[in-house]
Amino acid sequence: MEVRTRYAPSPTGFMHVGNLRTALYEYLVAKSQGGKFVLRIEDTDRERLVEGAEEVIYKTLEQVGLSHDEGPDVGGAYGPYVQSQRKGLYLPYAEQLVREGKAYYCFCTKERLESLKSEDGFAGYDRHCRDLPAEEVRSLLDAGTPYVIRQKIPLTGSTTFTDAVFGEITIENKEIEDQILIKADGFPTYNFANVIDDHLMHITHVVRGCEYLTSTPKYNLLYEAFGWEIPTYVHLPLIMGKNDDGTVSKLSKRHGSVSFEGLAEEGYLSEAIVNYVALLGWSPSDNREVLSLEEITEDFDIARISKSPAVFDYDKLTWFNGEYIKAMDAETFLAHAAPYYWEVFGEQEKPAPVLQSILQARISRFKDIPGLLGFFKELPDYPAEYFVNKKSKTTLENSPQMLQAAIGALEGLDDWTLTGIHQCMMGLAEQLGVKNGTLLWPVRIAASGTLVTPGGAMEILTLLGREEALRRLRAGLEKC
RNA sequence: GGCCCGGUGGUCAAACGGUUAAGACACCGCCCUUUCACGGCGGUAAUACGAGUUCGAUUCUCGUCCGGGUCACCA
Repeated sequence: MEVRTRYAPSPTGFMHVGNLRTALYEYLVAKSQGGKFVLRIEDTDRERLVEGAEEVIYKTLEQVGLSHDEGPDVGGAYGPYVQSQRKGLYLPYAEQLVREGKAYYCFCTKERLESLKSEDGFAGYDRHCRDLPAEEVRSLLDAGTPYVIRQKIPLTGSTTFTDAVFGEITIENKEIEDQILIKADGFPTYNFANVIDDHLMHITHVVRGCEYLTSTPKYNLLYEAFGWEIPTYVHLPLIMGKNDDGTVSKLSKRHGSVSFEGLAEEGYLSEAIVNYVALLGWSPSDNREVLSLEEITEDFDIARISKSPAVFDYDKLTWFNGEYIKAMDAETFLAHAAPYYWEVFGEQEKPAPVLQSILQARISRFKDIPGLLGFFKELPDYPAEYFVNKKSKTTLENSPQMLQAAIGALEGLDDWTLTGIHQCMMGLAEQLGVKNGTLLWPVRIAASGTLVTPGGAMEILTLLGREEALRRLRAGLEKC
């Protein structure tokens, strides 16, 4: 039988990395077995509708490469794929259950429900309407009393199911509430719509976060009530965030950027995000870590999904990002970097190729570029001590000599290119009988006014251009 | 609090009864080098605890502890 999974997000306007990870694993479970991945929008909560949120979902899925085979935008044999457009579909199923005595009308007001809560806020519904006499139900209905439809959960016994990653799980039925199937507004609840839609859409594998683990019996009781086949459950370990006090909890806003959009804004590439997130809760069969979506798909196996929660580590994500940047070809790198170059060098200035050579191996996020290049725009005010460097054997005494010599040599240089400057400087060092560092350290300091720079003295001189470079060297000479 | 799940270095993780308990990130050191970075080499660091089962437990069972999740007319 063909494997079919579904990603069923609510249109909230952004994609939390937890949701992204779920979507990714849904995709992987399906695609690793040659199955279909479907997208279904769950918008039954009409009070929380967000404008344009659906588009965000399409855009994000496309950006990360999780293309769906069926969905609101691409169609499919089991549409519509938006729950609000399926509204009329659910009530008859609930009514069928009522007729069969597996569900019932409940007329309790929210106020009454509220009054049922114990001090600790944990007590649930008391099944007040479960056994209302048929005549009373009818007259209340006829009177137009607002109602919800609740599922009758067995009062005794237990429900057991097998999860593909967590194994066998048993829950006592008395722990389960008579859950609401249809809300007072006529819309189905998430749980109910989920079951109906998953069945109607022939979903074979339900992949979701393990916060649903304990509510799974409710789902199964529904499948059983309808006599439908229960799908394979694949519950995923949670993604956690580290709190300031060292504890961890479910990843949320207070842990930093936790939406795909937020991470992208922070300068993370979608390939890096996908790669990293895939490894949160799953590991490949070998030691590889930098993997494309295709490679992950090929190696993916439900059996290798982990049970324990994983802490989201921005450092490791950053490392992945750096790996992807280093692997870029010149053209792609330039396309990403250009906007940041312009921030420093002004609009439309054509970035010199040297820039790539000094930046690509050095940055892990493109947004770091302006910070690294800041000294090009304006020479910082730096202390004379910068000229002193033990390893390069530079002092306040020899630095002026080196600068003087460099200025002299550079003034007579016609070919102001990296190779030209390189030849000039290396020749000069040899001529002076000093190690390269002794000559180049003061030059780099004077040219940049910065202790740590991307690229060496010669790259910086090249980028600065003859006039500005010489101006800075002379200024440096006066400093020491 | 009830119920459910989990527990290998700081983090992600491999090892699914027998290994000197991998690897990666982070951190530290060395090398390379005109600084930093990249790259190369090396290092610090882990099976929560206690019982069992077994010739042998990271691995199986139980208890304790710790962590997390869940208990909505939200999804």
